[in-house]
Amino acid sequence: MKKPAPKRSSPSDVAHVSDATLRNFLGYHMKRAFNVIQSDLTQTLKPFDLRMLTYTALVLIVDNPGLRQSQLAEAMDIERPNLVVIIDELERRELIVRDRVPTDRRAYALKATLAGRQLYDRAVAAVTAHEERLLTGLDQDTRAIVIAAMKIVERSFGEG
Amino acid sequence: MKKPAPKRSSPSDVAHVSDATLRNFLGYHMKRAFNVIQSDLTQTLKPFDLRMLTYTALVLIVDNPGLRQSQLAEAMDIERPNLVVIIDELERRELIVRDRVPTDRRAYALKATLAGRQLYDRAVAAVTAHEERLLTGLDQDTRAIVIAAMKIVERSFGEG
DNA sequence: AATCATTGTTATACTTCATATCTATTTAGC
DNA sequence: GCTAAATAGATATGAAGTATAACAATGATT
Repeated sequence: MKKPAPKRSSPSDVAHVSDATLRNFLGYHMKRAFNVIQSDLTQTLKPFDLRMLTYTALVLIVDNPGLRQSQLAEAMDIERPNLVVIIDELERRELIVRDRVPTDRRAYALKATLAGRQLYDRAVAAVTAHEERLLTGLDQDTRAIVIAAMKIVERSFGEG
Repeated sequence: MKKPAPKRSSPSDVAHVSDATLRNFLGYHMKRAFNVIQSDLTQTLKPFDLRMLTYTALVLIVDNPGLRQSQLAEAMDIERPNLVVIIDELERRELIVRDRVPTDRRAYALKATLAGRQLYDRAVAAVTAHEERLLTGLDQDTRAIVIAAMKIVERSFGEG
């Protein structure tokens, strides 16, 4: 999150730092673009008292009732210990419940409450609007190409 | 950074967690793809004892000799206090020096040493190879479209 | 039954990132 | 010129994200 307003008087006295070398890398462009998205997303989720991780967890639980914590951690690509505090928070706010799994008393079946599903609805709508706002400069073809490219990079995991 | 090897016996018993809602968002695809890139980049930089931030700082200092710390912090989109430790590390390893600016005794002019420039050469080559490895599935047209899209998103900062 | 694996948890540590505050300078206002 | 405000860098501190080790309870394997 950057400062709300830069204190430069005019665009002309902006420091002319060359990042030409880094601009050769797609990863650099992705990081800078994602920083913008994440900043805006954080602001978008703030009214709902959600962070990116609690939002992601809530969405996945609503969409996959009965999910185990270990499955959710794997889906979110985080370690199990780190998920515990996220689930703790969602449970404390009564957005989800930890139901015991009868067939495996070690595990919890995660389910959203009515309040959780209602917050989900509002948050997903807000994030949809946030994306529409940030991506107005990209036509549908471009968005499709970018998404396809991201999937290819994502699946290139473990090769090489 | 994920586990080196999943302990699933076969792809068929992978948990079938639906992230269909999140897949509607380009930001979600970007985050997942960038996680893969960042993991691989971290491994790529490890032999040089560099992290993404120290690598970025080194590249910008080599490319912009005489840079001030505040300019570098702004270019890297981080706060000045956080840059201090990064510069400390690069200076301690004698990859850069903090020269005093004669016209402004508050500021430092950052410059790379010979060792810094040599490490830069090797690290940039390694990162170039890392990108080529991860992006083999993307043809040049696609890469250009993605980069242009990232620039548009990056510049959409502050609108709305 | 004994061993091993898994689920969730606690404790811990490291990295990133943000803020407030301090100093020493420099710049601006009077 | 002299005081006040702004700036450069540094220190201290805290929140958040991420990773590992180790544990208790339970389940699976042999």
